[in-house]
Amino acid sequence: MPSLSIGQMARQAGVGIDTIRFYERQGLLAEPRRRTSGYRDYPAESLQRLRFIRRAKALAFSLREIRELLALHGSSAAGCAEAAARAREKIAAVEAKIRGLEAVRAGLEDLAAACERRTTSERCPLLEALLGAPEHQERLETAT
Amino acid sequence: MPSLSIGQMARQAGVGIDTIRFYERQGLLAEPRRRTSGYRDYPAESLQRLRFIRRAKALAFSLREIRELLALHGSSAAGCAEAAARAREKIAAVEAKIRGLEAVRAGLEDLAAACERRTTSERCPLLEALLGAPEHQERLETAT
DNA sequence: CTTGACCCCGGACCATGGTCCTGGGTTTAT
DNA sequence: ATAAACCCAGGACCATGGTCCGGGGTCAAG
Repeated sequence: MPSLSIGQMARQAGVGIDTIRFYERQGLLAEPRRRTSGYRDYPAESLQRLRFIRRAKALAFSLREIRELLALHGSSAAGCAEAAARAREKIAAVEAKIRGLEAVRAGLEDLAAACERRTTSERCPLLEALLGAPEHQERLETAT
Repeated sequence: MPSLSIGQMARQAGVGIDTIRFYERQGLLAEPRRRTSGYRDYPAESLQRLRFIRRAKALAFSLREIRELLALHGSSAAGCAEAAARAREKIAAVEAKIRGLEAVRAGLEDLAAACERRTTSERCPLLEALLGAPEHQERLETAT
């Protein structure tokens, strides 16, 4: 089992050294054993764990959630069902976020279109809507 | 034109008093005139502006962007085209974010489904994928 | 005329996810 | 043996968007 310095960990996981120490402080990575010099000395396992963190982050898990996911990893048996449940929750949260953004997109689309359609004399529909002119209010209702 | 105290502004816009002062510090709301007591004294206009800020925030504009949008509001003529352009940019950004989240959703969906399908002896696919087992890697590729 | 609600300012603090800096000691390659 | 590259700890700092606190002054009702 080859051991790794913090710098090797960092390079192999594509993160900064400071990030690794940050994760350690946050309880995402266990404190590794030290060489006599005080240098951190990581087992290959830790690299897996670090990559786990990065991948989970790519899947929009927060560090807090990743910490929970990692805790699950110990209890393998029931762990999988638990992990799947977390994933399902996360899916629901992501879907809610998507729906919110779609409402935003529709609201903006509507306003941009109105702006592009307007006659020269008319006031700017986007700005009017934001300012609260009643005749443009309904464009925002859907997005809020 | 009735004037408003900061508390009335806050109540009528549904924000906290501190938030209004924060917006003032951030240059989103002009410094209002003061009563002899030093109390802020807002024209009704300011309430419109405050609501503008809130609505724009609901449309996923950052405070920085809202500041720019408000600056546009002075120059009405070219302002509308500018505002529409900003809205278009914002739409593109929002769409990109939606696409990213959809990839995330697909990745999680795939993993959760694999977890729910697994036989008792098999290891947890979600955890395996995050830990980097090669046979599960492809599930994550799409999401990253 | 007092009490409670309101307001002032300046600065501290929150969460999130890091990044950078300083002033040292260590390792490694030449 | 010496220079480059690496590592240490601790703390400051970044952006975002606020929120809270303390020690005051002010305003309105009873």
